[in-house]
Amino acid sequence: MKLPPLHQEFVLHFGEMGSRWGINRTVGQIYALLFLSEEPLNADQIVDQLGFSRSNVSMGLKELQAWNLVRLRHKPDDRRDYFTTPEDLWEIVRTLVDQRKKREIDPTLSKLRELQLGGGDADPYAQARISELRQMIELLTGWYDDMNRLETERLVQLLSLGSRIQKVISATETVVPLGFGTRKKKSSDDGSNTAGGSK
Amino acid sequence: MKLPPLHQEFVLHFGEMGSRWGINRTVGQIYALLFLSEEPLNADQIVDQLGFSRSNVSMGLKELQAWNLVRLRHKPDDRRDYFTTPEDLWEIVRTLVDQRKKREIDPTLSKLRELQLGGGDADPYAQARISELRQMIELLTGWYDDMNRLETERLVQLLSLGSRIQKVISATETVVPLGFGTRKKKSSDDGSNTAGGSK
DNA sequence: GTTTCATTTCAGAAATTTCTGAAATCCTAG
DNA sequence: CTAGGATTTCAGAAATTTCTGAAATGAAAC
Repeated sequence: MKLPPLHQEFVLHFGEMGSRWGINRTVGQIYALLFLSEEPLNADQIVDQLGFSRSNVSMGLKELQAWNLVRLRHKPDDRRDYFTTPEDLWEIVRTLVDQRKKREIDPTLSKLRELQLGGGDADPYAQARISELRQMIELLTGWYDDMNRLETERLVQLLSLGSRIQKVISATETVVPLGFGTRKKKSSDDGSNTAGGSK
Repeated sequence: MKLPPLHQEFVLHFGEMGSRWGINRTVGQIYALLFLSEEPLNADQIVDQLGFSRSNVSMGLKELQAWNLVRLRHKPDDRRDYFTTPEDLWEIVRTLVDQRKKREIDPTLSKLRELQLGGGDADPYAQARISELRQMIELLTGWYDDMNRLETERLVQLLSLGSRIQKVISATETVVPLGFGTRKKKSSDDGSNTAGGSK
C-alpha cells in the first residue's frame, strides 16, 4: 500500500472499523480511499493503491454499489468504470442509515408482526414483550421516516437545536394550546402494551 | 433446542440477525431467550433450552454483561447466577444505542480529530473531507447526547411528534421571535468546512 | 483448613468469512 | 463476425471467528 500518511491512516482505520460496521476490511478501505479522492478512481487504480487482488476489488465495488454508497462515472474515450462517493455528506449519511435500517431493523419488524399474528394464546408474558418491542420499533422507525422527509437544511436546524426543542414546545403549549405536543391518539393500534412506560 | 414455537422462532431470528448487529449467533439467542423470559435464568437453564455448550453460554453471558445488556440476580439458598433483561424497554434501547455509539462511532471520531491535528498541509481536498466528516459526526453525536439526557416521557413525546415539530418551531418563530430556531453560534469551532451544506 | 458446586479459561476443532488466481463473460470497436 | 480489453464469477486457499471439552479457578458451606 503506497499512500500519503494521512490517507494511509484513514484508510486503515476504516478497514479496521469495517467489521464493526457490518462490512469487511476490503470494502471499508476501498470506501475510505474513494471518500478522500477528489477524482473518481477505477478498479486498477484501487488495486495499485491498496494492494488487493483485482477480483477482491471487483467484489468490494459490487458490494458498495449494492449499498448504494458509490456512484459510477465515465471518462471520454475510456470505457473503464470510475467510482466516487457523493460530494454531499448528508447524502452519504442518509444512504447509510437507510441501508442499515433496511438490513438490521426491517426484517425484525416483519418477524415481530408475523409472530404476533400467528401467535396462539400461550405465554402472555412473551406475547406482551414481543408486542411492546414491536411498538417501540414502530415508534422509532416512524419517527425516522418522518425526519428523513425533511430537507437537509431543516434537519440540520433541528439537530442543532438538540434538546432545547423542549423549550420551544413548552412555550408553544402555554401560548397556543394546540392538540399536538401532548401524548394522544396515533390513530388506531392494538394498544396491548404501551411502549412509553414512563418508568 | 426444546422451546414453545413462539419462543423458538423469536430466538432463531435473533440468532440470525445477531451477525448483522455485531454480536454472534449464540449471544443473540441467549439474549432473545432472556428477553422473553419473565423469570431470570441461570446458565444451565440456558444450556438446556438452547443446546450450546456450557462454556459457550458462559462466554455469551460474559459478552452480554460487557454490553451491559443483562442484569445479574440471585435467589435465596442458591448460589448460581441468574440473568434477566431490564423490564423497561427504553432502558434496553438506550443501552444498545450507547454501546453501539461507543464501539462504532467514538473511535472514528477520535481518529478523525487525531488526523486533523497531526495533518500536514498536503492534499487540501482530503483534509477538508476529513474535517467535514468530523463536524458531521460531532453534530450528530452532540444531538444524541442531548436527547439522551431527556426523561423517557419527554423523549416519547418528541418522537411521536416527528416532523410536525417543524410546525411548532415555525409557529414559535413568527409568534415569539426567539434566538434559537435559527442556525447560529454553537460557540467556537474551526469552521473550516460547514457540515450543513444545504443542497 | 477441606469439600463441593458454580463459573471461567483456554487450546484446539469446527464453521464461517474473506481473499485470490484462473477462467469465463461481457462489452465495444472495427 | 472477431479482437482486445474490462469486468465478473467461482472454486479452493487463507484467515478469522465461533464453539467445545477439559482443566483451572473461585467462592460459599462446613
